[in-house]
Amino acid sequence: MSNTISINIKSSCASCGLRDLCLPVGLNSNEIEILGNLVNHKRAVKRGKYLHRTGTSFQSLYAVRRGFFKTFILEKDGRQQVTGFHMTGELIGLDAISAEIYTCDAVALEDSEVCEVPFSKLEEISRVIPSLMKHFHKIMSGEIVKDHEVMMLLGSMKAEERLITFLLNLSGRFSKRGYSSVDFVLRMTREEIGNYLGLKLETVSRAFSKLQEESIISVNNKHIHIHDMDRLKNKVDV
Amino acid sequence: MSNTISINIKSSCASCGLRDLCLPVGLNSNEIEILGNLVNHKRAVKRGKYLHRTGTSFQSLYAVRRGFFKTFILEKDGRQQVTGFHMTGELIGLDAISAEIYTCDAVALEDSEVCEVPFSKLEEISRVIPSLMKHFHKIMSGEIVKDHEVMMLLGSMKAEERLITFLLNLSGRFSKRGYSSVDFVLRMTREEIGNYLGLKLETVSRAFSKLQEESIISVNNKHIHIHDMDRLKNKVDV
DNA sequence: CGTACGTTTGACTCTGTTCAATTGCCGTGG
DNA sequence: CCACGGCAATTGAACAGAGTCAAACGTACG
Repeated sequence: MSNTISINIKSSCASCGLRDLCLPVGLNSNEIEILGNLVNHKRAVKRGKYLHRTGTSFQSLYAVRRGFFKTFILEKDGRQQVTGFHMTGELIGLDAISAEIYTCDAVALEDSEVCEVPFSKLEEISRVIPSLMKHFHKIMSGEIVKDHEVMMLLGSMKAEERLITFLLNLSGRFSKRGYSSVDFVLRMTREEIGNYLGLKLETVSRAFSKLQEESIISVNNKHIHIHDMDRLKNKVDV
Repeated sequence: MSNTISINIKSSCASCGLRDLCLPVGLNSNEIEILGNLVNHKRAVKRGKYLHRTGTSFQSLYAVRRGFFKTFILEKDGRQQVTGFHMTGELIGLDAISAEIYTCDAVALEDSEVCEVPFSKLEEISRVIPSLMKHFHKIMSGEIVKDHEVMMLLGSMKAEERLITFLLNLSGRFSKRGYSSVDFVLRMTREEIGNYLGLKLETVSRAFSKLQEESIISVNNKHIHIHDMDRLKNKVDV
């Protein structure tokens, strides 16, 4: 048994590589054990499939274990707005707590896997694990802060600034997960980027081309390479 | 703070008219009593004064008891983005939980009064009052949903639609508080509206004038009267 | 009661959209 | 393996909506 690779059945969180990004942040090993017992159901979501849809009854949050998601809301007239892109360790479904119904659609942009977190149980155990409650509140609050940043982006930035801000945001999140901050593959289309940024896909494409012209980045379809991070940042004075 | 006036009344929440809008929603009288003992510090904020500023250390949430606030964030280059307008019964400061620092400035747009809610104490008692915890989570989640709606507005609506959506939103909130839904006074300037909606003040003014042309509303400076709610709603197909 | 600020309106400019044509890429099936 | 079809991305040209600049007016606040 000693040199056997153990397959995590019991406490999935304890052995998960995303421990430092996800819900267990700040918990001791005993507490992680308790949380792990609650989060014991995984679910695979193929590229293009829905994790959940608007209007369905809310039971669980989902933590992205592997893959990439987008969430979006719909107007009556069919217009849609991408509200976020979600990568490993991030929680999906926080919007649904309020009315106990999902308020957006969540779609996998590549073959993905999520951990299901039954929300009422999470609330229960967070009563006895204060640090879990605290961390959960911070996650929700962080979501609000993130949304305010998007409001700033949509409300007062020009096309190029929006795209750069978006790239820098992705870059930072990849880096935090151990991937390159200057070399990555976009999982979403130009249209999805544009929708998120309040721009048309052609405008996104033109902005990419311009940054490439200036040799700040190279764009090969979905593959992005950032050559000059400083100049990129200077353009949005970060 | 020097311009703070604190008053101590036993269980302020129990006797507060905002009981059904604010934190105490869904609590029994005993629980309201406990909450009221925690929320015993009121603070007056004169028009134009700051309730809190970006970067200062977070201790408390604030519930608006009387008056009207705006919150906004600042870019390095001085650009600002209004992130919300807040009326009676609404909580200010949810953004600050995440980094334990306020991420925005909050300014009173008229002489106002807030109830201070020490956050760590709120977390403590919410451990023993599950319905308080549940309601607090719903408030935070509702904030996220609201922000997503603003993202939709900023990302895919035209100037007139944005303004109408804004008016309908205010109208509904006034109505919920027992005020007229068709006749109200704006507390903010055209510039503040524009900033919130991602428009210039001139564009806001023109959109108001156009709606008045069409006899859908009348605008007398800050005083708005909605003559034809149906036509107003039809323009954004709600 | 006067002044400073907020608002309205007009004329012009510019950024991003729309429409359209073309190219590039990738998976499927012959 | 290559050819095909369909989707995604790029690029150009014309257009429209909102921004900018400027002037005049109204009001409410001290």
